[in-house]
Amino acid sequence: MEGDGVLRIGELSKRTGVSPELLRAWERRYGLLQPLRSSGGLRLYSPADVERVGVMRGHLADGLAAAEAAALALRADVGAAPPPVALAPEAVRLELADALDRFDEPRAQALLDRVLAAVTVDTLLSEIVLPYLSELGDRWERGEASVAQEHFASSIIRGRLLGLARGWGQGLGPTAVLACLPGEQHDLGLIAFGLALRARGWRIVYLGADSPVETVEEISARHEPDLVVLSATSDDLVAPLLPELRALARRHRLALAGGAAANADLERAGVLALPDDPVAEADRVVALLQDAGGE
Amino acid sequence: MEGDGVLRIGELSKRTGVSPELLRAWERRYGLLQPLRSSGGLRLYSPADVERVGVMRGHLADGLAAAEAAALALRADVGAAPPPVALAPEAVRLELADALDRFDEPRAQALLDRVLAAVTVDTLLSEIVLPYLSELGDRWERGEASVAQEHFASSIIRGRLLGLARGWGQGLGPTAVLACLPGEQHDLGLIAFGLALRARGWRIVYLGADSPVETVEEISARHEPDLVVLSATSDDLVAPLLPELRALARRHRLALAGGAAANADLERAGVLALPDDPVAEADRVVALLQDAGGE
Amino acid sequence: MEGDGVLRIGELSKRTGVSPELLRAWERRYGLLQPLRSSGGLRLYSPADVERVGVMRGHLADGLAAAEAAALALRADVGAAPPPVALAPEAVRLELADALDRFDEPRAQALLDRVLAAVTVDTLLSEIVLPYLSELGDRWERGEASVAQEHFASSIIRGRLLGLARGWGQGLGPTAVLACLPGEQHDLGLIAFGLALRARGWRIVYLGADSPVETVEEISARHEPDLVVLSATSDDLVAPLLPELRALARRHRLALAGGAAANADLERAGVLALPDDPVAEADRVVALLQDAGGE
DNA sequence: ATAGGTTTTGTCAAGCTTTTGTACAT
DNA sequence: ATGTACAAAAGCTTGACAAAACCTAT
Repeated sequence: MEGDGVLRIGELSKRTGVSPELLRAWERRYGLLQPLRSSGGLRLYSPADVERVGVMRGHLADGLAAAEAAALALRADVGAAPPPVALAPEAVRLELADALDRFDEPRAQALLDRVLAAVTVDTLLSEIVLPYLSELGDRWERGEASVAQEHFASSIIRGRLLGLARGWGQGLGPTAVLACLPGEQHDLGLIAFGLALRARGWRIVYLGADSPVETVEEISARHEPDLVVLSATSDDLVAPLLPELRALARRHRLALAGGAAANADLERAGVLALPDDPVAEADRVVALLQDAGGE
Repeated sequence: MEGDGVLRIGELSKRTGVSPELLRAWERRYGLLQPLRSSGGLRLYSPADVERVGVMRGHLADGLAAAEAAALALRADVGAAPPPVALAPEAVRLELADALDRFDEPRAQALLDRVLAAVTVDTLLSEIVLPYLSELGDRWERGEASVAQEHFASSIIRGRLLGLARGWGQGLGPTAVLACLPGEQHDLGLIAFGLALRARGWRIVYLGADSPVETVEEISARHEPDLVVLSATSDDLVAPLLPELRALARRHRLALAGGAAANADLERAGVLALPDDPVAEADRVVALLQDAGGE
Repeated sequence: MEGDGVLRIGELSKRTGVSPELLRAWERRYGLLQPLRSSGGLRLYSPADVERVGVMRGHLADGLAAAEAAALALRADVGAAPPPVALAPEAVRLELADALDRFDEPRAQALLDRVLAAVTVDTLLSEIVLPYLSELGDRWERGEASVAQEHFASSIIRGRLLGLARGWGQGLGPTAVLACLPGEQHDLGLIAFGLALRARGWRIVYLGADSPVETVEEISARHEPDLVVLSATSDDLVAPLLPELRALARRHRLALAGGAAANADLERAGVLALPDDPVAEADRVVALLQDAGGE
């Protein structure tokens, strides 16, 4: 036979019924074929290439356009084994962003349903929701997202996360009390942190946005939690409360999350700073308190 | 399951053999049918309505006068779906109050689960959740409930109601945009109102607490809702926004809910006041906009 | 997202018999399709879209107007039935049964999504999934359900429950090792039991159907669980293993769940019997081991 | 039942862009 | 062999229109 089946373009053309020009166009435009080259630069095709051109022609006959037909022909042998069932996080994030940008709640919800069926809460948070939120924040700062979009998106995501949170107060694990400082309305990060802790077996008592320190005090007194977490985006909310917070820190293991987490005064008073990604911080907290021993 | 409004009057006519004019007359005269309306004002009937018209025709064929026939047809399905309420609402309310007062999330959640299994959303709202919230407000004013309790309870109830709200943006009925005025953080009543409207076939676009008027404007421009509902507990939040709100009222049918609903200035500008219980007000809105027809 | 985007509008038109203009109008007016776009902006449709257009055309042929037909076609796969009238467990159970009987996975999944948004895992299990399963078993015994239906239904429910189970090995709470005895293929009850324990803060190590006792022994030796739960529907599976099970019971706190739970021999050896509803038994286990103290 | 006005929906057109097979010059 | 060009086919968006189906009110 033809050696081990090395074809030049004319022969490939004859066997497949596709003109050489077109074969080159398909190569250039869709990367359909990636022939070896002879020393003189001639294209050298393998029998697999004949096959692939055949698949391409089949899809064309089915009515598909060239670009799509080529994409499928390529996928046919690359992905033969691993059908990419896994949803690529970036793709999901983009689609989520698109749906929310257009104020299309049903689509956003359907998307989240699909994702949740495939993925842990941790992954949902750290790969999709949290990156999306920080991206949205950036776009908002650059003036590319409107207040309306930001508002709409967070209200839907809040609803969704609270749905996942149902029953997080139940169980036997260590307990955390979670609250936003007075004046702080951004609770999404805190909810995410609660969910991450919950996934690690903790019990959550959640007070929500804009919680008076007195409230936190009262609830903590009753629950004797293993950790009290307060969240604030700006140090301005923390400063006027320093005395109360120090007092609280004397009675309970206290942590500060969000943008204002790194507060030297409080760290000196033994308050744990949780400035980063809620999921990562949840891991850190679990590790720390595990070492510290229970009770 | 079956509750959707899906047939227009022509199709209902074809399926029942009753002329559209007559169907409208029966609706006007005897209230035989109470179809949803499309945003343009078209009547939308459910499969149950086909059934009911059939019953009516049966009675007519038996020689009954139209008025009696209609009365019987109406009675027939009122009795058909008698959801037996096993749980005494007050008892549930008390138990809910007790669980939440003690910061016992698991018990509260379990209780709500049990209630939901036995009762419609309407009943849950008007017999349990709303009375509980107003009672809690009263106790709080009298100093008998702490901020902590109020905070904890609303955060759990919010999560629960938002869970029920899932999918409320989808469907066919008229659309309502719901938002709290800037500065307003109490969103529970508004969510309840949204759920009540939803149970009446409406589609909800929910913006949540503390929404800039600009946001409401933008979203309303996109969705062209049949009604925009703003919520505020205090008139102080309304006063500074009067010009914007008047402008909004010129472009959309506008309503004001919550404690600040009765604002003479705005009522003069054609803004609907919804000061009362969300479920009752939802009924009123449905009735009003039905009469008003579209636009 | 939508599987693959593969068809351009002309081809979709040919396959569905709907003109491209009309397809675009349906997209614009009702959001019926949400095709991907090529980099140049061409619409790319998936095979699922062909299906959806078919559903739409079916509704049109039934006499529905386009807006309503589209809404129904959308609802078919997005799910979220429109008015959340009530979540009466029997109603949900019936609808679930109906969807599964017809092998309509999307509807079943959508229904489960909706219920999960409104209700705790505990309630989902004890009010819906478990009753449904036992009902299915009965019907099967009476020859009213086919093997195919039984198979289809349990595979979907298993998938769903395992989805909820994701991450259940994580955490700090007491640990349970769960396994079906050799020969036992019914694992749904055991999974439900695991979920119920998980909701109570336990950590789960799940071995699944048809697990050799030796495997259980080995894993238990490694994890030192607070409880080992074996499941079997028939006593015939238990009898030949009595010696091994007694040995296992000497090394670990052991329980037997499922139809074969009440085995006098084993109870004498200190094996806990868990014959009932998984959720109730989970409660019992938690109460028992709590009293028993740590260790 | 009729009259007069509105909504809904399929279709079409104009003006412009993308895609793709083929052709030509280097 | 490569790179560029080109023109036909297929798409895209916007806007408009008219027939059919509905609405209210008299």
